[in-house]
Amino acid sequence: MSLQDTLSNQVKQAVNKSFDVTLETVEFQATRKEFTGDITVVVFHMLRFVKGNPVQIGETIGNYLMEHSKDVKGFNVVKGFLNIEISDAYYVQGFNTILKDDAYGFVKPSANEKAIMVEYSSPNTNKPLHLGHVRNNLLGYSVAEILKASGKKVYKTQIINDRGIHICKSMLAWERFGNNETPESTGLKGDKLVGNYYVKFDQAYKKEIESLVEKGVSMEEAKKTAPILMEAQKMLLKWEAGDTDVVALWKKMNTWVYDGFAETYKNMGVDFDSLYYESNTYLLGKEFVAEGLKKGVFAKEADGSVWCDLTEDGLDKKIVQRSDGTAVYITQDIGTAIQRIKDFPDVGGMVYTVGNEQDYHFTVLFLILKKLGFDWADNLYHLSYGMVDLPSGKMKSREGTVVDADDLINEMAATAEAISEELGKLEGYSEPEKQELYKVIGLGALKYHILKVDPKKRILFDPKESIDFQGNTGPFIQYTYARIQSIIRKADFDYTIPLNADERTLHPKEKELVKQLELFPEVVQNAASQHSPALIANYTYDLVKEFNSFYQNVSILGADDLNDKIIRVQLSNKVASVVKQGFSLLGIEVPERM
RNA sequence: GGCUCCAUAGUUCAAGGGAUAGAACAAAAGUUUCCUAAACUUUAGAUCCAGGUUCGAAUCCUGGUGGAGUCACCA
Repeated sequence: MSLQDTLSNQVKQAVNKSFDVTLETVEFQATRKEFTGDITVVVFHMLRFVKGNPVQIGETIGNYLMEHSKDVKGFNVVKGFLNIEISDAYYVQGFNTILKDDAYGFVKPSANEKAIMVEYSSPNTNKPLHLGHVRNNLLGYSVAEILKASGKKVYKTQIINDRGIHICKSMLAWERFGNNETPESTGLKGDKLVGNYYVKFDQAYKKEIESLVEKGVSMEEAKKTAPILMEAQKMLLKWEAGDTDVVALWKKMNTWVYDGFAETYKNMGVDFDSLYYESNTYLLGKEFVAEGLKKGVFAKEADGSVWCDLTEDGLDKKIVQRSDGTAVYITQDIGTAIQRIKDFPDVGGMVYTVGNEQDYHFTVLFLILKKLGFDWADNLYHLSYGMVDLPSGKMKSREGTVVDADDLINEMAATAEAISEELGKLEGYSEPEKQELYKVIGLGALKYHILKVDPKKRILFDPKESIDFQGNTGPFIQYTYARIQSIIRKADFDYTIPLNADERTLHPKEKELVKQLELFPEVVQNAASQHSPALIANYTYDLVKEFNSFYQNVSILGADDLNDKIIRVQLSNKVASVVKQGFSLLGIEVPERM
């Protein structure tokens, strides 16, 4: 039982005995630094139930706690705040418990609880991953890890949009301008190669529109009737009809793209437990459109199109199948969701990591699934995040203003290298070791920078200036971790001996550290319930700041007393291990030296 | 125009309805015989506006202002 729970019960008892009132909850907060005390009970909060002067109520409770709780050493009341001082023995004992727990803060999944499926990335197969995908991937991966740490079984997945006109555009351009280029013949990553043809298609398309307009065709008409576009549409029809050549080319080019993506994912450090392809699930979606029609969830219009009327729920009517019988975007999403539950019967809920421009789409999707009668439809969550904009404005792939994911990762490593060289760090390391470290540091900077921000908020990303290595950044935290490892390497005494709680009073800085460490499990749970890696990031930073202050103010290895040395090394070590665990939830590695 | 999201120091981010709104970067000043100075310490600086609810509001409600997104038989 945590201190807070214990105190909570005792405060309730105090109120019950003294005022004959039964409290349901007691409100706690950390005591502000300018007051003495370790934990604070907000008396204001109980004024609704307990009549009287808040200060007197506080005094009464305080006195009761002094008598009845061995952990309470003292108290003071300021306005409606009851500040409680906790005994040193409690801290030492509490810390000894934390120390023994190797997976501190992490909860083992319970067998009977339903699993959660987390979807993220979900790229189109016609162009490489860019900065927007980076935020998506980092968020999705991190939320999956956080959910795992909070005790859930988690499956990571993605839906690959491998079907549609956009792929045909790249295919057509490759056939026409490709000269049989392959990733092997050009040395290009497969996704880059295919992306180049997407651009080439667009250039040719624009040229054709121009010449049509010159001939007097209206712009609108020209956009629709440009020969190259019509040919791409013809190709899509052939694909849907299963034309052998088209399907073979489609498979070949998709394979290139997947190879390229795999490399980028590996570099980013994200992975998936299962993959879904749109080309496999859209048909199932259509089956359930038929099912919904039977149930009366959907209705067919005269032209054959199928709609879901959501006006009673305050939304619009939504089309779920075209008049020609083909699937739309949402049809496929319905199918994919159902397919996933079929494949993984232990899944009881899903998290969709998709940008906030699709907020409306997901409210509609979730509502439709609920109307179709699936019990798991109540446990769907759209992990919606803001766009990543550049100082120059929005990223547009056709205008060449995208920040490529691979380039970005490489640049980060290069920046890390430049800064490390300048500071003269890492002397005596082999070149491969250095390169590996630069990558870890560069990625740490990038990931932390993106994840520390509330997902809902839009990020303005300046590739040149956005990445710092000082202050509230990944490298700063990595650096602290590395420094602690250095302390441990130099400790030439047995620091694993647990100290006797009654024999030691704590230095204020030590106490602060223990307090900060004790918060970690709660932070993990909050981050999981709010789907927010930012909570973990900011907590880790606070912990590291607390440590740095401690490091600067007390001597660790140079302390006179052996007991002091032992507990201080233990504290440092635990800080490092919590940092490591916290960062593992963000997908960031921590180096032993830097 | 309807709906959704956002608005906090010069800048980038914090703040479960609670005390004097916290950090970092940038600016100014200081700290290395000692465990990694990518550090630490100090100074200066902010809740878009107007109402309301509350003992108490950056936070909740209403109305503005500014920005973004969305309102396709696109995905």
